[in-house]
Amino acid sequence: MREQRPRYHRIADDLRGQIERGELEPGGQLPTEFELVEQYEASRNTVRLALRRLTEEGLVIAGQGRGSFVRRSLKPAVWDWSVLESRTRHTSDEQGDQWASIVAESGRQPRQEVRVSIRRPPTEVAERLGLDPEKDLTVVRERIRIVDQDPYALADSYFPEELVRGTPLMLPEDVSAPGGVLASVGLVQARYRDEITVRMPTRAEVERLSLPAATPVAVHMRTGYDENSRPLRVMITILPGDRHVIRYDVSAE
Amino acid sequence: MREQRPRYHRIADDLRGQIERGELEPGGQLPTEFELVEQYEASRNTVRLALRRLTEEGLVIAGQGRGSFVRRSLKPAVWDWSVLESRTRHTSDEQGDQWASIVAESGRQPRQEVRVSIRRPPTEVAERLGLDPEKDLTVVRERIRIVDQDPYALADSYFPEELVRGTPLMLPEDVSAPGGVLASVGLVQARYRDEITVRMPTRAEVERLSLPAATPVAVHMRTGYDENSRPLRVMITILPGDRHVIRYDVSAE
DNA sequence: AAGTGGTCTAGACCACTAA
DNA sequence: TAGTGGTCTAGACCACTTT
Repeated sequence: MREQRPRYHRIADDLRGQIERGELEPGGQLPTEFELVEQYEASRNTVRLALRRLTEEGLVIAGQGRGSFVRRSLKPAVWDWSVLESRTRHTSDEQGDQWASIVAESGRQPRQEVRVSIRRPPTEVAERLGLDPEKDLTVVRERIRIVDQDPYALADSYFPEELVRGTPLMLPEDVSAPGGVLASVGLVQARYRDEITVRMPTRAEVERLSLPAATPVAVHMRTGYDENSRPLRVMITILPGDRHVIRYDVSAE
Repeated sequence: MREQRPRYHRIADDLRGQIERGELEPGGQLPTEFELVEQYEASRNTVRLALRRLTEEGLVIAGQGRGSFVRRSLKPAVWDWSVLESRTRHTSDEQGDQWASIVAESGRQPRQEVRVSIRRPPTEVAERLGLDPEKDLTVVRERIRIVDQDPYALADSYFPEELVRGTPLMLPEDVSAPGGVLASVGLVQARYRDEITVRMPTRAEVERLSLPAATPVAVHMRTGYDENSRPLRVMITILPGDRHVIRYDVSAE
């Protein structure tokens, strides 16, 4: 015997179908909650459960006082991570320039804010840098990448303090040296290891990136090594899923 | 003048704090809804809003009739995508073997189910294969990767039909040829392009992978080309965020 | 059988947006 | 000012798990 699905599931299914079939267009307004109450002969709370379900799927976005709308997908920024810093056009602060040019191509204004501090590393960073999280220090460059006033990604770099002590890296300026930040202090990255994970954003990330509901993030963690496999840096980039594609080109040679 | 946060936000903040400080341990049970109603002097719906908020953040998981629990993070499977198929240990069906050995190392039973069909490609696949989505056909190998009865990932491969017509690729068996599936039909992949995006799973994916609430997925799309940059295959892997790490090793040489 | 979370109702007032 | 979604209450019954 098959009992029926809950009423708010059926309402959500019905609306989802309308969205997927294009009867409700991206950016278009859904019926108001009051109208849905009448259409489906359900209580307002039940209707709200259905709408919440769609919101969690990332299909709908609601605004107090405005209404509920079919979420439109942003044209994502494609970010190519397969290039080694030492081989790029030699103008950038770790991908910063690549990112800036991608953004500029679409006629928008890229910008980034940098904050530098000296801190004990979080455990996942300490592990990768081979440091003692209790005793060793790291220089942290926290950046927020902004497009036309809108925050787009967070990028935090961690350097072992002893490697960069007294260098320009410790200044809160936007360092743009030929060959990247590390080259500017005489360090050469020969190898990277990238680790990508996916999760829901923390409250802090939701606020700093002003993320809409149900927007997951990719966490891109890049550990850079010199030619002797000594770790030089960990860079952690938080990329909201609704506006980014991570790309790698891998070739046989 | 600063008005106060909604009550269910404050309840959620309080519980989140307890989780983050370890006062509520991973896997441990939260107070029941009835107890929370008494503790915070709020209605049950308000308490449920707070719990839902934590559930959406992936911190809490609830089971009907059982209670609510602090979600424990799974030890994720690390999946290295930087190796070219032609250079792997020559035993595998596109990473299948690598995946199987990762899983087997932790003492678990990997398995995969394969289904083969011939279909018109979805537009994103057609684009990458240089096909006409209205006229051309693709051979589709849909696989579901399973660990100890639990589904772990979905991996669908699309091949231009004319390239693989009449080959073993069209049989619904688990093809394990030296050098991979494509080599078995005389095709050599010289280059890959990987594109990784992040989104919430569709309803269908939630069911096929039996995903807990608030689990985002990574979509890993690999397009393989031969030495003349002719596209040979698109493989789309759906990786639930709570059980996977995507890794790339990139070196200067 | 008891206890848990899941569904649903009917209503109230508030905060925000747009006309 | 009217209309929208956001918060909150108080209560009911159901479905599932555990004992």
